[in-house]
Amino acid sequence: MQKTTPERSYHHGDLRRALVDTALEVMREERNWQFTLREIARRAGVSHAAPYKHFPDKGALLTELAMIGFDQLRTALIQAQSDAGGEPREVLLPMARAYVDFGIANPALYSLMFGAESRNQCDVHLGENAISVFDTVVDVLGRGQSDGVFRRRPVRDHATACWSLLHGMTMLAIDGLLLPEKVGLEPLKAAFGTLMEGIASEYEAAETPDLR
Amino acid sequence: MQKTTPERSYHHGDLRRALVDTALEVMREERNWQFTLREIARRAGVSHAAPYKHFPDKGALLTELAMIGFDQLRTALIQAQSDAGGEPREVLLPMARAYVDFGIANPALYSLMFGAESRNQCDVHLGENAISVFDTVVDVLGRGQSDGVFRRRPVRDHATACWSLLHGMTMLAIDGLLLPEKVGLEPLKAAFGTLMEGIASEYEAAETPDLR
DNA sequence: GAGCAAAAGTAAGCGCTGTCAACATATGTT
DNA sequence: AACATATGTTGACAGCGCTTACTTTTGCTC
Repeated sequence: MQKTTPERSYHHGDLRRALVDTALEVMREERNWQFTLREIARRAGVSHAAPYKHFPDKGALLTELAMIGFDQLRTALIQAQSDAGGEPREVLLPMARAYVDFGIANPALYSLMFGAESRNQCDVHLGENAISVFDTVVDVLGRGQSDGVFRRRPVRDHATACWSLLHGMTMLAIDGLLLPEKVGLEPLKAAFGTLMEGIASEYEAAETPDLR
Repeated sequence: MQKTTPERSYHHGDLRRALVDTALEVMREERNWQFTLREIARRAGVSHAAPYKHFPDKGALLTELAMIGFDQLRTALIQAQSDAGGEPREVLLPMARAYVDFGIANPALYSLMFGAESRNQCDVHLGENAISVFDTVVDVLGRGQSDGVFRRRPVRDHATACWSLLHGMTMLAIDGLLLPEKVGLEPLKAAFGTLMEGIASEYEAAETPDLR
């Protein structure tokens, strides 16, 4: 979609939203790009100082981007959960896939959301959003234990294992360290299979459904 | 140790090593610090252009730091393996702990070693070092399968799960997202326990030895 | 419609960064 | 001693984050 117009009045009209949208677009499309506020302003067609009328500093814009990222991740997880039905054992892999796929599709945004380096210049409350992902996993695992389909081990132990593995896999994928010749073509399915053998009660080694 | 001397001749004598040592020190001791070459030069007591006589650019110094980090991580893993004896089942948790402890003790260095953002400005061969960690895990798991103490599943599936979980846990710890009230005081032991139930054959739920 | 305040732009500046070029100083070799 | 090389320094450039002062537009009140 072509957004550039030959002329723009002195007042942009909706610069705040334009800065956010432009930033999301650049973060998604330009890999290996070092985020700079001046570049965002340039692409939005305003001077380098204009953003400071809408955001106190660079960190405030980054915080907004991260919050949007958490919203999108939450939506993806809920959608995966809803698509897979209510059975905890059937829901974990689709949710795991939604999580990793989100990170792979939005590498810069994902790193912004979970990385302390970027969170140093953001609102500290982002940590709460990051940790709410953990709570989502605890939820599903807890229901699985109630149903008797997951092993009776402290649910947070299972959840810690789940989140660590998913976060690690996402970061490794983003950083280009999951080479097919080393980890195969379906590393998430493979690794998650190993983990599920440690989580599920009397777990069958049968192929789990691939909802890709 | 006080390194500052009141006077230094025009020729430093060993500036390359001083820059590397200074950078490692700053990365380890100053959390939340944004790495700048000028700051390293200042602390080494030379002008901002002096490093360019020893490193073509900033990325070259970062590459050297990452290589040192991989050497240190490799040493820590070998040490843990050697301390725990040769039995694969007894060696995984100590190695896992050595891995995560290394990351927690060297957060900036660890992020440099494994993060693509920093590796963009480094030598691309760093990826080989990163992936050699995976090979280490494959080794131990392979021996465990030969011994019959690990489940007969493609060893790289187990290794992918192991590395992902360890990398994820290290990154989450570095980024301050492993809150004790959420994951307990021993998240590695807990999460690794869950994973080991999916890896080990007829895994006992008994406490694994804590070599801390 | 006039007058005013506020919002939201711009231009310019400051201090920091990475990197380069030219020059200065020390070292090693013949 | 002369020369080449290594290794420092100084100064400059372009870009960054952020601030200040100014300009333009908008919204509100009378």
